[in-house]
Amino acid sequence: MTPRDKKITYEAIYAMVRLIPPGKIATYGQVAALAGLAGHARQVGYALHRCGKIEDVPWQRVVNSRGEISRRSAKQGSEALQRVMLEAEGVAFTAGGKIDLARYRWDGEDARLSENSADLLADLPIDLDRI
DNA sequence: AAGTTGACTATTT
DNA sequence: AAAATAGCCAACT
Repeated sequence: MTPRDKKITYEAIYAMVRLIPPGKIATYGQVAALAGLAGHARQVGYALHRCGKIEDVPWQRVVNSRGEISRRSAKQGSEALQRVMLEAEGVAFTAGGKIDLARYRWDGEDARLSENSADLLADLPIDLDRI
């Protein structure tokens, strides 16, 4: 894999995350598979870990396979932020801080249809300044 | 250049 | 149901 492809791989991950509809969530493994990187769930986590400078990636819609917000090694602040942002989108959490995957999990149906139409996320339902 | 690390997951206690 | 185990693989030291 050339260094150039490496960048493309990351872009593929970000592109897939961008396709997750508001109010839905996806798991790391699911994003990896849809991006053509089956078995690279950890790489998705790593990609999101360093997505701080990228503004238009709705990273809060990616959770682990248990439907929970994954723990970070440092800076726990973003964990709380993630939950707030998801709740602002209408995603409900159980008392244990988990999400009902059966209900909110994204099926990925829009992924293949609109791979080239970024207009899907034109209107984010959340106003970040209000959080 | 080899060893460590981690925003993962499936399996087993 | 929750915690430990064992695979996993690219990025980072």
